[in-house]
Amino acid sequence: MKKGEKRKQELLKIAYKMFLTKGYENTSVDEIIEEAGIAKGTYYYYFESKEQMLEEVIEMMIGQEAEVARQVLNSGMDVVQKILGIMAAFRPTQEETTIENALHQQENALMHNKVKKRLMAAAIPLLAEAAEEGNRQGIFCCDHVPERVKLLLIVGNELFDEENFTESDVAVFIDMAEKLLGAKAGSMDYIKGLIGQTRCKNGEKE
Amino acid sequence: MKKGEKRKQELLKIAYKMFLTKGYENTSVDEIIEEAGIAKGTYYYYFESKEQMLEEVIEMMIGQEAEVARQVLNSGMDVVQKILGIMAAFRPTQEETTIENALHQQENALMHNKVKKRLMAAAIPLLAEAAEEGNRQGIFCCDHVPERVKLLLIVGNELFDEENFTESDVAVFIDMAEKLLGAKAGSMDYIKGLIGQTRCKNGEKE
DNA sequence: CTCCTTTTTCGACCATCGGTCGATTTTATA
DNA sequence: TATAAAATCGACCGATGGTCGAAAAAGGAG
Repeated sequence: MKKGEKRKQELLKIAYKMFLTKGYENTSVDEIIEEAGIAKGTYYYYFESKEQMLEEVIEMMIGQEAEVARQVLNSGMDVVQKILGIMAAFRPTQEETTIENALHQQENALMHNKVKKRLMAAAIPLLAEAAEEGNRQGIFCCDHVPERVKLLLIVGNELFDEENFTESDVAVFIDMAEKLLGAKAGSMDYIKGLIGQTRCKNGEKE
Repeated sequence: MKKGEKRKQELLKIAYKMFLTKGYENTSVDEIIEEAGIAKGTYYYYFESKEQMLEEVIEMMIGQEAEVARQVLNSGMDVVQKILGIMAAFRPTQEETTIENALHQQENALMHNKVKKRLMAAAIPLLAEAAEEGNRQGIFCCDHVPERVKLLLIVGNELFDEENFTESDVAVFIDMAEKLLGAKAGSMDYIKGLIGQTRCKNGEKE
């Protein structure tokens, strides 16, 4: 038989997929164990509770993304590319932006919040380090780098994961990022590209 | 007997208190009807579902706060006082910052999100109007006022409703607010007072 | 191989929760 | 007073997360 850890990883992967496609709240333990072909007792042999399992799933997700981001940081790219790369690494994948998942976002608030929190903790230090590098190169000019990065991440998360943002929002966000980091006006327009990947309700027409 | 609307208001008030003290998810319909001394059928005579009731509770909360805020806006105060007054009106009251509530914040994500969303919709136009006034008086100098106010509210909400913020966070936030609105550096330090009301984990000495 | 311990698996069972529904009582109305 | 409408009741339901004691596998030790 599977030797414990293997089975746990298998269960995590199954739950990961189901949580992403159907949402955490809408995925029952019964469904998970049915998909895995195990009994309930087995499930609770590996996990204390459904919520604790969610935490492990998130840890797994973010851990992988953080690894990619760290490689970017330690690469030879220039600062702008590093920042873009790190942000891309933590970007929700296409799977995660399924219609299903987007629609049930509201009732999926618990998972959404936990992911956000964990993602912030992982992304801030990496982006801060990249920003420090930018500081040294004169691209940015500011103190309290981690705090500033934190603010940017908060706004980015909150503003762009819904579909309720306009082009004006994006423009103001970039303006804010530049001023917050002490960058030259217009020098961070490249952020537009990152956001543009998601569907964006145009402020003017529609 | 009570004539319908009265009873509904009574139920809303009871639920309001329980949601604040115990959290939405941790308050069962059974507990509400026990507190109110009615049967389950009566409850569902007035509300389609527990979640729909939550929406009405929130509407009630925000509605009252918005009324106060609007009075401030239409008063003769100067701009700074108006801004402070409006923000104070939408501030969580002491009841809402109970230990109980703060601790269960995570598992209370659904209610928390809905409140945030509704609060934003109510507060943005009022604060934007005040900011426009500041623009006219030369205190601020910026375009896209509603968008900028929106960003500030997002950050303020996300940053200060947890207890994980430091003095540096506050300083950077104020710096950002000034730059975002085009205010003179240091001219918005008065915001510190508002935030100081909440307990704040000091960045340096724990 | 045998005996014993440990790990893993099983599934019946449970309490709680949000919600339904037909019956019944109360209130308003003509 | 008869009748319709509004309001109340509580037994009941299906789904859900979680428990528990027993049984099967796996792993040595002699």
